[in-house]
Amino acid sequence: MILKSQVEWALHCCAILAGLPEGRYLSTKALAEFHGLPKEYLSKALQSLSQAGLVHTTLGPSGGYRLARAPAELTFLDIIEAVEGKARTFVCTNIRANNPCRAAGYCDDRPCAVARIMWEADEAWREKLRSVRLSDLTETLAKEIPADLWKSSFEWVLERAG
Amino acid sequence: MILKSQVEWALHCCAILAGLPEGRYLSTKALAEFHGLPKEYLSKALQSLSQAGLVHTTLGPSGGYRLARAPAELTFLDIIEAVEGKARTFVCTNIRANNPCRAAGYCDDRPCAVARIMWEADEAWREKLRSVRLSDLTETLAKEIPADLWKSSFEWVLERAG
DNA sequence: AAAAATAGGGATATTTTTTGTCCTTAATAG
DNA sequence: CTATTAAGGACAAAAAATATCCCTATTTTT
Repeated sequence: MILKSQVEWALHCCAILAGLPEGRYLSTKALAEFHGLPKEYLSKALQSLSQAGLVHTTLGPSGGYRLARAPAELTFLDIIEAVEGKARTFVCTNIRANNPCRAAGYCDDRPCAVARIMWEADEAWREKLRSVRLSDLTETLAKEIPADLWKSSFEWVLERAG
Repeated sequence: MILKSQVEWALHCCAILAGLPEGRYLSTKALAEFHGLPKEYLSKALQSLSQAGLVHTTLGPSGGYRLARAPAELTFLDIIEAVEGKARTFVCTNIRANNPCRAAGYCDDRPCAVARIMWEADEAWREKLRSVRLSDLTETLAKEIPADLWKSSFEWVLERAG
């Protein structure tokens, strides 16, 4: 069970978009080039962000993406669920219903106990991801990335932002 | 990102094995029949439990599986990791290294900040699963399952346990 | 007005993972 | 000796992930 690589891509792209000045847009092409990713497929991930309302887009030259909200109002979970979907990571197929000792037509009044535990763990994962904001990530990156790399990356992006 | 169905199967099978009297074994065939699962494929899940040392096996007629430890000493995480593997659910491909502004030969001194957050969430999931013992599940089941179904299921298993 | 660049999205292809089956081998109980 | 079992290898089918290609409508630039 491994998350799609698009999740990683979307998080990194959002981190870049978080640094974009008000009103500017960055294209799929620039984001793909910056991260060394296949442009067409990255585009699908960005479309997911767009459909989830996390980013705004414009068309035409100088078009692209910008965040729809402030980085402090965007959580990791928002981004991950946009790309990966909101479905729980454990699917209960209710195999208890196959118990040969069950009376025909027997009906369970609660979800399977196994599933309930698995879903609690899933929720613990989501709760952690909900607690981290995109702004937390950018603050960490600002501290950790060497100042000259940070600056040149910022300039690289600005040169391409419409 | 969805867990293998074998995870669900393994958890239910362990719940059954937890009710087995000391020294008795239950075969793949019985476990598959009880849960309505494909015997050959379920066998792979049980082999994973065996390789992880969670169950003991014996060969021959009246052979099969029994728990290697008391249900209170077996966690959900033990079972899930035996089947699903211990690898983290987020794989970092270190796309930050593709940043065109990086000096050649530049070397990161810490794991990517995105990955660290994702791994924290993964750990929150595991910590929750580590906190639930197989005995917790069987206690819940004992409360929730109607007494007659509980009893007949137990008898069904005992008739087939070697 | 024309040209170029963009996002959106449909169709399709490739690769990997999951799910499942089949068969052989070695061990064990009766 | 026979029947039954777990272990495990080989293989096949189905599903999901990872792309690639192409067309359309829109927007900016020329």
